[in-house]
Amino acid sequence: MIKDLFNCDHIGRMTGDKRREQILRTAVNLFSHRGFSGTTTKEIARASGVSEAMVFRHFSTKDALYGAILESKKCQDGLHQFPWETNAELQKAINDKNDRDFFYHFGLDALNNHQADVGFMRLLFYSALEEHELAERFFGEFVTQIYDFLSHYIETRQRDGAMREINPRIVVRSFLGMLIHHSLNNILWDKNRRLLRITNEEAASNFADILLNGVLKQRLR
Amino acid sequence: MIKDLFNCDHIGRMTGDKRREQILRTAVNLFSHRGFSGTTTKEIARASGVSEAMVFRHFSTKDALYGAILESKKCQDGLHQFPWETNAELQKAINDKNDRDFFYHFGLDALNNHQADVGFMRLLFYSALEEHELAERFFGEFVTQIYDFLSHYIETRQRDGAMREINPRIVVRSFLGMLIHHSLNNILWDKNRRLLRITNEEAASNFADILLNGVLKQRLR
DNA sequence: TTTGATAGTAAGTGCTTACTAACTTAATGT
DNA sequence: ACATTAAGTTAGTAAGCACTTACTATCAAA
Repeated sequence: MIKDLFNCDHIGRMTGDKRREQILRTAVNLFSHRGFSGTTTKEIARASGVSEAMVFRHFSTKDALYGAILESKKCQDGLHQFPWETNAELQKAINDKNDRDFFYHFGLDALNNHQADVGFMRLLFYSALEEHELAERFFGEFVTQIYDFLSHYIETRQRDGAMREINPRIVVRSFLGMLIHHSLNNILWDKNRRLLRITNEEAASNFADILLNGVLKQRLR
Repeated sequence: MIKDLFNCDHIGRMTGDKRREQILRTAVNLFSHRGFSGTTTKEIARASGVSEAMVFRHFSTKDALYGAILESKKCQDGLHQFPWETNAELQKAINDKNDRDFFYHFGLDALNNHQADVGFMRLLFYSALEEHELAERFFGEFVTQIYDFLSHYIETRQRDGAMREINPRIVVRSFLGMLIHHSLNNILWDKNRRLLRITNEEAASNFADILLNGVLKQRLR
């Protein structure tokens, strides 16, 4: 069949599902760079190589297309796959109660994920500003569980006598702050790494170290 | 004069300058909530209590209005007033080489400023996503100097033998990460403080403490 | 080879957008 | 009192927007 030779994306006709997927990918890319209201359906159509009418055959409204992005993301690379469910090194660190490894691997996992899906990160940020439900759902479902998990780990280590008494959620906020702010710098503000150019491994290692040990040579008091 | 009795904002006629300022304020508010392309000139006019034509009498284009916001911000509450130039407690901490006070007052100053101008913060994030020059200029002029200043302080304290050897810029990124991410949470993702509800004083104090001492009871190695 | 379904398009629809021209109203100095 | 200036409006314009209608091209099974 001729179709088998030309089933790459840019050839004339596609199956419905393939085209739908392609429009979705194109839309993520455009929305993530120009925002929802900054992107026109005409642009999405053009970039997808079809007429505007085809976009509306697959997605009833522009809003529906925006919503479909979330759903597809949920299925494919899993917003709901938490690092402690998949990352073997992190699991080992938990069992060993190795705090350094725990925060290092948690951090590295997060930084790598941010880097791997810059488009989605931007989209999430846009939708947070626009107060779209996409952001609210993500933070309500995903971030809450991250906080709970990390807080629980810290509480455990406090009961073990390994960590000092301090509101675990403030510790979580500090560490996530380092990670997310670092990614945000790389994605948004300092794309060419003028302020700081380090690998994710270096970053995760240093952040874990600072969180656990601080920067002073000798403790205060 | 009657004008003196009614020089409040919502009365019929204004001087050119006053009206200009008012439109500017209104625009900041709208742009910061809906973004540039999400805000219409009609909305800005309506919210300012004038006709659309008046908006275009004061600002030749919508883009020019957006640009004028930056300029006005620069003058009034000074993007270029750095905390170490104005904050007496911070200056004292620098002279005393009191690290705790230094990071505490720097952090508190930042958090208070973020809280005081949520609209501008949102605008800055929007323009970063939209890759508008507003963001580029802010980060190029302001953030760079923040990094330089904090890095220099840390280097000094390392030479004093008070802080351990670690890339000062990573320390800066860590601390600014805590601060900015905390503000971002309060402004964007967790407005009703479900994840964490603390005062700016508590936050600054804990962040400074974690940065300097870490969370472990005893140092590793 | 026909047929029914589906991928695709061209050319609109009515409405909204940024922006303008031509005019009116109010304050002010002489 | 009156001319001048500046603040304000009304009623547009052309282009762009999300979305639709009415049509054609392609494919695969009967």
